[in-house]
Amino acid sequence: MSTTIQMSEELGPRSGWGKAIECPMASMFEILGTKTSYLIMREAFYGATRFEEFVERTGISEPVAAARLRELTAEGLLEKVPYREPGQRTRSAYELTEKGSDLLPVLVAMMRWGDRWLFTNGARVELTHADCGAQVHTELRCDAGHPVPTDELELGLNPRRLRAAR
Amino acid sequence: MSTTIQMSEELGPRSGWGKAIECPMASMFEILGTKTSYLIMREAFYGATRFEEFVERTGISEPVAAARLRELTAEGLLEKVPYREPGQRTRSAYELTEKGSDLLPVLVAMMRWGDRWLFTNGARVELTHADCGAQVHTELRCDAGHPVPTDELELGLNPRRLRAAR
DNA sequence: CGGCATCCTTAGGGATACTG
DNA sequence: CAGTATCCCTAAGGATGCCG
Repeated sequence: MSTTIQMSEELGPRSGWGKAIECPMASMFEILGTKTSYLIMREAFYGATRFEEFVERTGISEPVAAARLRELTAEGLLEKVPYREPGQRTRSAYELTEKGSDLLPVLVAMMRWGDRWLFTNGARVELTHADCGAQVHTELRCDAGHPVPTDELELGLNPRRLRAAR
Repeated sequence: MSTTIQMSEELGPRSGWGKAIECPMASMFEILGTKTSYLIMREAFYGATRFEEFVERTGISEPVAAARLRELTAEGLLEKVPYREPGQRTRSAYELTEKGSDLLPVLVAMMRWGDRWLFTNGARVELTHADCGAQVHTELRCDAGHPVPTDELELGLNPRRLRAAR
């Protein structure tokens, strides 16, 4: 079984790709490059919204939590929403935006990998499909709906894609 | 549309989950916690095997590349395979193991996210299904084969799962 | 409760020079 | 070519204390 991806012509080793083309993954690290930012996002998915929830549940220190929340908010992954419980003063909640929510496949893929390779028998968190109770995983599929095994995955470059009309 | 995951009873905010249970994601960061380790893995998927390929294509310095390759090899994501071209001396290649290959969904999910949210129009790397030419993405599915939208995803805890007979 | 300021320690990573 | 050794700088993160 082939483990590496098929590479199309224009993206060979000598195309200088590492420097010329920006990698979406590398760019993503400018936003989500630290462990703590992932932990914060994880808790956001688990339902944390209040500052202290993030701090307690991730175990990271307040200053760092504050910094991450500020950055993630600035990047548009979280949104600061003021709310007020009856009789209480106004508080702040951090809620996932669409951009933030869209990270779910990344986190799920990470969890599944950790589950599979790092916890062969111990305690684990389960992700299940509420409707049928089966385990949830991530799967590679093409936009035509086919499952895509590794050896049918091809890497190519699309330097000047036309912008969709709007 | 709900952005957070349904949480089952035993995993409420006050269950002390952050400390008591090890998160597969957090554990994964002990292995893949730095940007450079992802860059190395990315290049491994792109087909890099030689030390210098990794260095050139990721742009990271030799000492750091060496350290990452050593760590990733120790963790079993890469494998050091000696090879010899006819008439040449023996050299070392770093090849993806199954454990390493299995990270593909994580990387693809990251790329797609970066593509979608960080490069709305610029140059991009394409991942296509070789058989039909359509774009490839990651999808949440349950083991029964249903696509799983966010609001049907449920988080639960399985503290003492029986080990599969073997 | 929801943070920010300050200080300090450690980890990550680059540059350069050298070796089998 | 495939690294290693050394040195140094910066970024990440914890502890503590303060503030609206």
